[in-house]
Amino acid sequence: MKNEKLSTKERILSEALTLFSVKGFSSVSVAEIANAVGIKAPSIYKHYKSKQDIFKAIITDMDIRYKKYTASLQISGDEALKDIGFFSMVTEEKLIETGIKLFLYFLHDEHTKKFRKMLTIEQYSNTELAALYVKQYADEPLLYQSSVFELLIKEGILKPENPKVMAMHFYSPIYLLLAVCDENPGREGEALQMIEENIRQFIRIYGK
Amino acid sequence: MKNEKLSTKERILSEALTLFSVKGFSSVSVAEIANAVGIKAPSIYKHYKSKQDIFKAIITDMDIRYKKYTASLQISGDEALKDIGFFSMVTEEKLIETGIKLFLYFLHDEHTKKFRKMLTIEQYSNTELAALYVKQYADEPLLYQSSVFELLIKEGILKPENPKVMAMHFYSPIYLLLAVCDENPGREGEALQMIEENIRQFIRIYGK
DNA sequence: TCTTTTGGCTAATGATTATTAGCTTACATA
DNA sequence: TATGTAAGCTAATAATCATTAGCCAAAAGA
Repeated sequence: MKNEKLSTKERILSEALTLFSVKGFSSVSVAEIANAVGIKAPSIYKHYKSKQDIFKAIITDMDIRYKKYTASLQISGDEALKDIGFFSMVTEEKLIETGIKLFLYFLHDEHTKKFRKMLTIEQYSNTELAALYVKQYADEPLLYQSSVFELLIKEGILKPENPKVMAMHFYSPIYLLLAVCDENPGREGEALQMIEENIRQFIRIYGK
Repeated sequence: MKNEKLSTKERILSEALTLFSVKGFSSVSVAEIANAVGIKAPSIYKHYKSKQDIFKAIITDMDIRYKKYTASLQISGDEALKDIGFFSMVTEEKLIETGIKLFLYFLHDEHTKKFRKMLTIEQYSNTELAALYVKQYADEPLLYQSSVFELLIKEGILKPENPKVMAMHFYSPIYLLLAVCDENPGREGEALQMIEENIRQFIRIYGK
């Protein structure tokens, strides 16, 4: 149906992730994955040695994607820091754009979204995945935002309040609204408006 | 082992919830539940007509508990509103206590915690549960906090900013830190400190 | 062109599953 | 005391599951 260009091996991964992200690993049968790909169950084993193996491949794949994603942030971050124009870019509209882009990326990027849902389901039965979940959706975004705000405080653009708390005020509403919108696409507009108001208030409060 | 006073029927519910909250409904076998209770699988059917039936009973049970919980909030809320001493109670320390109590209730109350984890796992495969999740952990807490802040604004205790955004700044960090601590009990202290700092900053910012 | 590899298939296996049938025992009630 | 019911048990059933064996055709490589 979709992804005509992908190899069978890749399509297995893709369809498996789609199914795992809704029903969870153990509720999805190999036959179901095969059916979604358009082959029979035993053919799956020509590509992966077990169902677990498919799962591991998904994790590995997402690990690579995530490293690429954070690397791209790091680069544009570093460049931005060196860029003289950076601080002038920290306007209200730019900050709103940043927040909304982050939100929409997490919400609409097919792979990220499915992977996040799968992690959400599997986190309680797998210690490694629990750690990965907290790292990707709490610790790292907070750390990143925190370091940005710390810089803006040093530059006298924001008031000298605790940057970690500021990161909480900026990021945690986005995290919560993600959970709201995941299964309620109809509430996306409302969420976007909330994020915008949130950031305007953020600047009114913390801006100088 | 525990709950010596509960009937078998109640113990089935309790042990099933414990298992569902870790592995999810479909990954838990009836034999597993029976084993946790200390009986054999077929005996389960003397108390519930199917595995689904156990699940429904858990939902119904939690519905009742939740109604009791919100009713208790409503009463103490109304009383508080009428109470002349209420507004003088809105000190920094009292607000911190409120936030920390909310956090610790969600984090440590055995039933709430297990039910929340189960909802988290099952939300993507069950529309009803998805709605319940958003209602209990996003919409209603935000609505409640929002109405409290609205009142405090009218009374001139807080600055006239958007109370919905204020509720976001107050509640969403608690929601996020819950996800962090659920599978990392070691980080509870850090989270409590974060909540405290968050509320202190909240008051510094919004207080008059 | 010949041969090997790739990737599909059907059929089979053995484990696990939810659930039912039917037996037994203890207790509650008549 | 007699009897019915509640709640346990073992054994059985039928479905579903992951996985393996082994066959076949087409594509790739020699």
